[in-house]
Amino acid sequence: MRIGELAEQAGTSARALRYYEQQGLLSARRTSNGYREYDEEDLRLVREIRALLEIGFNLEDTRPFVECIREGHSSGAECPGSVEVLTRRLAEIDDYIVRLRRIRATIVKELG
Amino acid sequence: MRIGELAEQAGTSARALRYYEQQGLLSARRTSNGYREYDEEDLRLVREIRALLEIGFNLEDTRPFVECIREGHSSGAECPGSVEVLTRRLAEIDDYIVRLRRIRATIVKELG
DNA sequence: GCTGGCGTTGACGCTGGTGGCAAGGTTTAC
DNA sequence: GTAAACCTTGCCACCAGCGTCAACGCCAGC
Repeated sequence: MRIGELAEQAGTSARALRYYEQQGLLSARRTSNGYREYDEEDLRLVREIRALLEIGFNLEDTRPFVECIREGHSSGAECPGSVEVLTRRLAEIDDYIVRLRRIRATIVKELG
Repeated sequence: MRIGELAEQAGTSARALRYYEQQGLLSARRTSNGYREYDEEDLRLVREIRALLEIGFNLEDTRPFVECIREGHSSGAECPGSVEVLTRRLAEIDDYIVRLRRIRATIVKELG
């Protein structure tokens, strides 16, 4: 499939896909006319990237997951690098929730 | 006091103070040589701004608080505009905490 | 052969809150 | 008198993840 269709299937934009490629997260065969050509695995890759972005990871964080899938694993979370990113993010979320609770208490006090 | 001292007292930078002025949050008398001159009320104002920024408000959100203090209130949170901002932020925080909990559960599942 | 809808690269814009620098003027200390 | 440390305005840089436009190529349908 070409970039427009991949974008639509993955719920993103062609611009974003070119950006991912520029960041080394995605690669594409080229047809004779220079168009990028993608397959189903690319679609899985992009969906993984989007899912991670949606839960607050940045693009760099998705790299281990992408590499994991590229190495043949069915889930991007199966590799040590991915586990490390997930673990780190979990700790960040916990810290953040604590911080938000403190801020919430401050605001409630202000409003009280 | 001049901008450097105000910055130090308020725990920020002269650059930030000039930016607040540019955004209409701060105003300064000028001495004959063109230097900005501040007083204790300005210090209170800037401390209020910094405190709000630190708990996740953006500069625009601090405006009602600044105006509230300028109108003579001892606390910037006493005016309706400030209360509205606080209330809105409270709702945002609650939504965000819920969202973070969901993401946390997702990550735990991935790790499990 | 022409229009419209794809694709390509390259480059600039955006958001927010500064940091940093240039190129000057002022004040303070020795 | 001179050096350091302040101040002024103005402008570019930055972070991320794109959006958007320019200027062009490719291809299908009529």
